Amino acid sequence: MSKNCNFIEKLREVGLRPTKQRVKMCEVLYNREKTFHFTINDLVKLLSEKMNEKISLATVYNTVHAFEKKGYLKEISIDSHKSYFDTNTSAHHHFFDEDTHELIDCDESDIEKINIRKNITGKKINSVEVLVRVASDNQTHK
Amino acid sequence: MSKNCNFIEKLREVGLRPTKQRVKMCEVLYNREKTFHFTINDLVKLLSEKMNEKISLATVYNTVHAFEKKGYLKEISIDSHKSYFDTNTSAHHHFFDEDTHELIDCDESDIEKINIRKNITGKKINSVEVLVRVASDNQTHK
DNA sequence: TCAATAGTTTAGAATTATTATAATGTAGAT
DNA sequence: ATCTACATTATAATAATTCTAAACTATTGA
Repeated sequence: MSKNCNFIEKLREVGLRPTKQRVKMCEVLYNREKTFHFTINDLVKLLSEKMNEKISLATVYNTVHAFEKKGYLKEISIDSHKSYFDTNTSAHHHFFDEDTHELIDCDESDIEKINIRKNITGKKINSVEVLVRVASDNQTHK
Repeated sequence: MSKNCNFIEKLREVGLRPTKQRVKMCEVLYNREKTFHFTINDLVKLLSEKMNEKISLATVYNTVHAFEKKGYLKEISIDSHKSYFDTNTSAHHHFFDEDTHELIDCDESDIEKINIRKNITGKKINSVEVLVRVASDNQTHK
């Protein structure tokens, strides 16, 4: 709240015009204690229900992708046919709660450094991501 | 070729009726040297073009999911809005070639055992999957 | 062997996530 | 204040997947 000029500056820094919609989205995404994991749908809901901002769906998609391209957001690969995004753009791993479909960040210290022994000729490694799927202890897994 | 009775038996073993379509799909998927990674689209194409089998799209979906539920196939999480499947159902990791969108299996020996130091109360770990994204060495990454 | 039935296949409609389009609006430079 | 390039918007289009309901078939057991 009142950090808006920060967002305006930050947007400008990476070459994104600080439009009303983008600033509002920044507020929703980054005025938080913890990193935030969401789907486009989650975000649209938050914007309209909590913030009373009806930003067009196309704009939300455009803006999320603009943010991703500029390193403001990171896309996370969970199964299914839905994209998850993460406001924590540093290299880190995740837990995925299969009961609640919730993503949880891993600190670097939670998982030892991963050593890749295989090499693919002519290719370089862009990223190494670990996904740990968890579920209720008492529940049978499919 | 001629392994069909094997497939019929195997299907029966896990409680799937060995229909003509399912047996054909088994042939395409499992009469191979190496494990096979595919999308539904790939599979439909293979069936119709190489095998001259026009199995309805809905059946391919149903059958792939039936196979997955019974442990004949494993779903792999890559980004995007497409599901990838793997005929190698054992716990293993993957390389994903971002240039060709190809999946490559990792042997167990390619990646050291991963130690998860974090615990989520009341939850048990179902799987730990590593995805290593690679791309052409000379190509700038997005 | 044959009918009953429970599970399967199918074409097509419906749904869901996402992207494209083209008209209108707005930020930033002059 | 005006221009221009970039943004936003509603809506249409596309793509992947699931649903539906009718027709079909493998299995069971009389």
